[in-house]
Amino acid sequence: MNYAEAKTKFVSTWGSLGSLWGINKAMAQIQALLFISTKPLSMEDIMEDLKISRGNTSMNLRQLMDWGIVTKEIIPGERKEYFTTEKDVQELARTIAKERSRREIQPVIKVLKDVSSIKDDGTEKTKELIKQTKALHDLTETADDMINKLVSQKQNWITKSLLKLIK
Amino acid sequence: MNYAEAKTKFVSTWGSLGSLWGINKAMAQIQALLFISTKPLSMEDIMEDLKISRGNTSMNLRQLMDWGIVTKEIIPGERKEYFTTEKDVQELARTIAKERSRREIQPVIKVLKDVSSIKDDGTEKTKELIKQTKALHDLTETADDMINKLVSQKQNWITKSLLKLIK
DNA sequence: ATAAACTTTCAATAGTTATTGAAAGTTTAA
DNA sequence: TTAAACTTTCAATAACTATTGAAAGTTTAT
Repeated sequence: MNYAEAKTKFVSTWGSLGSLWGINKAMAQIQALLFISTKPLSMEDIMEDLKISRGNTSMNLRQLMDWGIVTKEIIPGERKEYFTTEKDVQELARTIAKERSRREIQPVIKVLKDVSSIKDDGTEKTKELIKQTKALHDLTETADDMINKLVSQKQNWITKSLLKLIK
Repeated sequence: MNYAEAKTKFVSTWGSLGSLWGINKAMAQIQALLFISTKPLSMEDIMEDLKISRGNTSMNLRQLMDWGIVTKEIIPGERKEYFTTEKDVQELARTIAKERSRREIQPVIKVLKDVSSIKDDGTEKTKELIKQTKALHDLTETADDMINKLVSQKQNWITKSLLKLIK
């Protein structure tokens, strides 16, 4: 496998993986491309490399900026805008975890809390609804907490030692 | 909020959340319905409650069984098949985590490993590709490991004490 | 103030994924 | 063995999501 093959494989795999971390294909591919690029890329560069339209590129870059994963780079003397992504995987993971928590997990936790707080009318089905949604609420909250705590560690040593501890 | 409202809210929220854990809406809704039901439900019951077709119900129940989340229940004297889901949230989380790891994360780890193992030809861009995909490989592997280890704990105490430890 | 260089927007359309429903298949009871 | 009760399959289609491309908008240099 040479450079070009490896690059294509990485970009397309990361792209189709997008769904796993909740973003679309083009968005994930743009991020992947920037992630392995040695220098900031322009919209033109991205369009050409991924063979996607200008509009698509523009919209997805915007979304990546909303997520806080990609930033505009102004290169002196250049008219075009250039883009870079966060290069540190730890920081990247932290940003993604925080955003997903905020956008998706928190709202669900709220619904679970509301549903599990309905008045117990004494019927079996109500008791079951309360019991099960409460269990789900606790689990979701704990998992969300753990992910955020782990991912927020500036250093990696604690994560590694925890991993050993629970092996 | 009364029982019926709470139930609907839970089922539809859990349904739209499906994407978060990688399954489709109908599948997630069926699972949610079974999760709060006090007794096994027939295909008929599910179709009526969720207002979805027979075919859809059949296919999604099958998928839930493939995931190992839902099981057929045979009720003596009854001709119909009945279904139940795993009621213990810990066990549910364990099953889902294992399946997602196997179906989605493992293949990505493999690609990252392959890509980061290409021959270093000394160019800057090759060095960057290797460096970045290696970092991503390590992160993904560590995260996958941690999730599996945490979620495999039969008891919950260790998870809770870990959470305290890293707060 | 003008126009070239560039970016954004958004209606149209392509592409993908989910859902239906009816025919085919299976199981059970008599 | 027959037929009723039930489940599965799958081609057709509906619903949803992503992408295009050209017009509108913005910025910069002169």
